[in-house]
Amino acid sequence: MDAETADATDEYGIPVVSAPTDAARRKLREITDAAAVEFLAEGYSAVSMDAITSRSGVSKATVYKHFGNKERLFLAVIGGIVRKTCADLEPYGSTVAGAFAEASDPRASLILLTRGRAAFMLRPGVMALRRLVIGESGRFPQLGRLWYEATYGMTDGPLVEALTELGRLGKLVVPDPVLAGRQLVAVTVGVPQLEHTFAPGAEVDPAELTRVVTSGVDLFLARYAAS
Amino acid sequence: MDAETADATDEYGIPVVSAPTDAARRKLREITDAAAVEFLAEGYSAVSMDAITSRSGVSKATVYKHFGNKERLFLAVIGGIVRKTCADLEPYGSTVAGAFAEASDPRASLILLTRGRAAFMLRPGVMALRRLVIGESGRFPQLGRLWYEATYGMTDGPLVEALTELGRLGKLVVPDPVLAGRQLVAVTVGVPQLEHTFAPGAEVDPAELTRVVTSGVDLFLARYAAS
DNA sequence: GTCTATACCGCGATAGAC
DNA sequence: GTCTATCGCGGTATAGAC
Repeated sequence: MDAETADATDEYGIPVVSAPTDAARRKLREITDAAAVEFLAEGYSAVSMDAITSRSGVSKATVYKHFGNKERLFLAVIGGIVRKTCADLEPYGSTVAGAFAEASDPRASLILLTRGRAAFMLRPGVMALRRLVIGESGRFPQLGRLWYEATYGMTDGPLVEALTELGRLGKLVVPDPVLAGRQLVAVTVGVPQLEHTFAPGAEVDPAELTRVVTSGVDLFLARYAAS
Repeated sequence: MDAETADATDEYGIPVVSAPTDAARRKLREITDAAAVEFLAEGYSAVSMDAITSRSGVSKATVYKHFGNKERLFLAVIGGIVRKTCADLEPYGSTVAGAFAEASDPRASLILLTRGRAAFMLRPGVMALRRLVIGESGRFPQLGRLWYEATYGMTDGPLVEALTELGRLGKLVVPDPVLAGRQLVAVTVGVPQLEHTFAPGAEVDPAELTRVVTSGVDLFLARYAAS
């Protein structure tokens, strides 16, 4: 059913023999891919190991050899996706935040930063992951902590540093940079996110998103911009 | 096992015979109470009908007589709680919002309004309900719509009217009252809510809540207060 | 390492006595 | 209306061949 038969050849007739490790890794990848689809769509409890095995084409015994039980499989797969998602979000944290501290136009930089962050967070896959983490945060508190740390906890990191730096440069007056960072995220990303949290599959209108984010940044600057 | 035996008497020796309807209603109430506890703690799929019957003390057949199947039971119970919760939230929408439009001190009124709303939304039971609705919004989209309409959709209602009215009175300058309402909620209620969404059981510090809400209202007024 | 086959249990839902 | 007892299925997890 896959290309791993003993007599497989390439276009020159040369036998194609993957290293055993490669085959195992491919199977493993197919398991995690199938599990991700199922868990993201149905949640933890509603997904059966049968559903994952039949989607992945791998036998149930193999899945258990690799992951031990359902909880470990769930944590490995979803935890991995959370880490990956957070890594993809990173550019909208440190990089841009660090850059805008030196930019001549803080307003434009803030809009660029939060607009990109919002568009990323509103992507259907990211929203589905977020819903899953929230729904399972009772059973898997680790995931809730990890998600919060890597997404909003960022406001305790580079963004706060950037706001503090802008304060030193005299462009902003920010008495509490941590709180200000949270407010900035809430009033830009948070506004459209709130609606989409309860409406799976809703479309994101780019123009409307720009409008909301711009208004949020202006709201932020009306309070914190230096006179 | 309950007080519904045929020879039950009160303190005068007079037989206590509840109307059949009352007994049925009590059983029904015990079913919904047990189901609520289980569903709120475990989610939809992880809860078995056996768990609900054993917690309620009512037999499984009776549960099925009343509710037909598990999905209907879930929707009836959780939908009822959502409606009840939204009704309890109502005072922080229309009543206070209507009052603060005429108040001499909009800032104090806004703080009172959003502070009460935040404290309500952060109550553990409300947060647990919110997590459940989010987690099951794929399977039960009705609940997601109902929750959003009754909580944040409120910003399209009395709050927006109040903001508009304050605009007419010359106390605020609000070009887009709907967006402004969402921003007000996001920058007050939304800030602490975001943290607690991913940390079930976390405590709410009243002083910190007041500080965050007050700062949020000031942020809001810095942009929208009439010069 | 991976498969087929299966053990064992708990699930949602129902039948029929009372 | 409510119970006890049970059906049939699908759940997680494992044993043993290859």
